[in-house]
Amino acid sequence: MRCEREVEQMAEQQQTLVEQVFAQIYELILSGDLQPGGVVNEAALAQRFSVSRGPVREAIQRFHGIGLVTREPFMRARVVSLSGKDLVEIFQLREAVEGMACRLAAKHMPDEEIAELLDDLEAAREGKPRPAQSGLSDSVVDIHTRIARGCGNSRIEQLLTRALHHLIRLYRVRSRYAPGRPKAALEEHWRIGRALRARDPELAESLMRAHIASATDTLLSTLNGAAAPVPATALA
Amino acid sequence: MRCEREVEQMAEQQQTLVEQVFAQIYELILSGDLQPGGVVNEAALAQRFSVSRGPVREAIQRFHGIGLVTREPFMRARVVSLSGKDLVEIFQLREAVEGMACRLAAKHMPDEEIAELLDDLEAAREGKPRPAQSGLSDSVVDIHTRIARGCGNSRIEQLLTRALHHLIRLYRVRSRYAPGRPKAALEEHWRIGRALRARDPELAESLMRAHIASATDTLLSTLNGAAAPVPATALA
DNA sequence: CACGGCTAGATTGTCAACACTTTACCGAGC
DNA sequence: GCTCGGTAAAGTGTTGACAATCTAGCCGTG
Repeated sequence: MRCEREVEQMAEQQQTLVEQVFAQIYELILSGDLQPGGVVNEAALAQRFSVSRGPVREAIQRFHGIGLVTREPFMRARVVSLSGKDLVEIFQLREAVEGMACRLAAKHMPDEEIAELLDDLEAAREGKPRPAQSGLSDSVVDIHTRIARGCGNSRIEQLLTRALHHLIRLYRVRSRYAPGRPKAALEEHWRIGRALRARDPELAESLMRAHIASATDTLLSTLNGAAAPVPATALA
Repeated sequence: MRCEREVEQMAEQQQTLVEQVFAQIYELILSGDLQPGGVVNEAALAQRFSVSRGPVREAIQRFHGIGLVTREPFMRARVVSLSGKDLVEIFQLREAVEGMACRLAAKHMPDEEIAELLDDLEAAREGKPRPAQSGLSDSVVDIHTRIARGCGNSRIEQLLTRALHHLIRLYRVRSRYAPGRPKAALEEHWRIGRALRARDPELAESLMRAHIASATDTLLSTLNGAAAPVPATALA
């Protein structure tokens, strides 16, 4: 009987159920279907995915390890709920780690990747004043992601693109809410790119740190503006 | 039938089996009973702990989330094996994060904790030239741990005292192998402590970063000396 | 009407059996 | 003697059932 399902889902199969369930639960969390602070019901998820509770439980334990859900004996597991303080803490950590990533990238990132990066920045700067509602545009996110990937340190890359990225994606606190911020961010990215091209690790690091510190300031004022932690419903 | 066991183990009970198994496996890993790169056999562990495979599997998934074991479909799970490159990567990450922790500690750590720290450093400096074989002495480890705890950023604290600490404990690459290194480390710690007392975030951060960078150098030369990755059997 | 105990339902924790995959061993054929 | 295929054993993946625990609603008592 499992064979049949395996056949019909062959496309996305070949990995274990735990993997799939893990990925699907992750989607649910990101989409806001499972809200931060909300309970994670094993049986419900198992039924939803047409699997038994075993794989679901294992996937939840993995989320526990990653730090995306909390869990106490016999209490329901809950998606982590980030307070304003948590967000600030995460941004402080990012400042340190992305700064280091940028330093390393200035040393190790291949020339062509840096050139590509600068090209895209150039395009974003003039060619496409993208629609306001797109928030942190793809290419802008790309800068940070690409630097993380290009730093040559897989641990740092993992931390930035996985652990922290996961958490931040929970709350799409978009700096764009602050008027004028996107333009400033673009300018800061541009400077960072030039520091990379100049192969100046010190400068690249300090620029990135300043960039994130200023994003933190924006975040803080946004939080103070709407005292409550940014609701996940704003995701949609 | 489970009741009986629960009663007889009441002392350490009250938590779930997954919890216990997780802790016990962690002990096995640290003690070297489960060597880095070694396979993690579910059935064997289950039998060893007198539980079924369910809790063992869930615990392993949590270790996967933490990053202490790797796992591929139908292949055996393995304890992560750190190469020299991995260690360097971890130290680079530490440099960034502990630097930031130190900066924050200079701002937020309570006066009395800093005073205590300096007292202990003083004691370690003169009073107790501790036996060479003790390696990174407790109080020395304490400096880093205490700063991590005192930085007021729980994410950073968790990362340093949990995730990275776990990994580093796998391989007790002791800087003391390099002659003269402990003394230098003590001096560096001392300077860091003074920077904390002076409430100078910039200085504290840069001193900590230099401290770890120099530990990285030591690590590198140690690795080059014994080309092979430090065997876990050295733990004992 | 407020309060505390009790019962029923929902949810989590654990287990043992079964299905599937990999691995290692062994004999046949070249 | 060596390689290739097949088969048995070991190990992992998944499931459904049962036990333990928590939760919420109900009822009687003060």
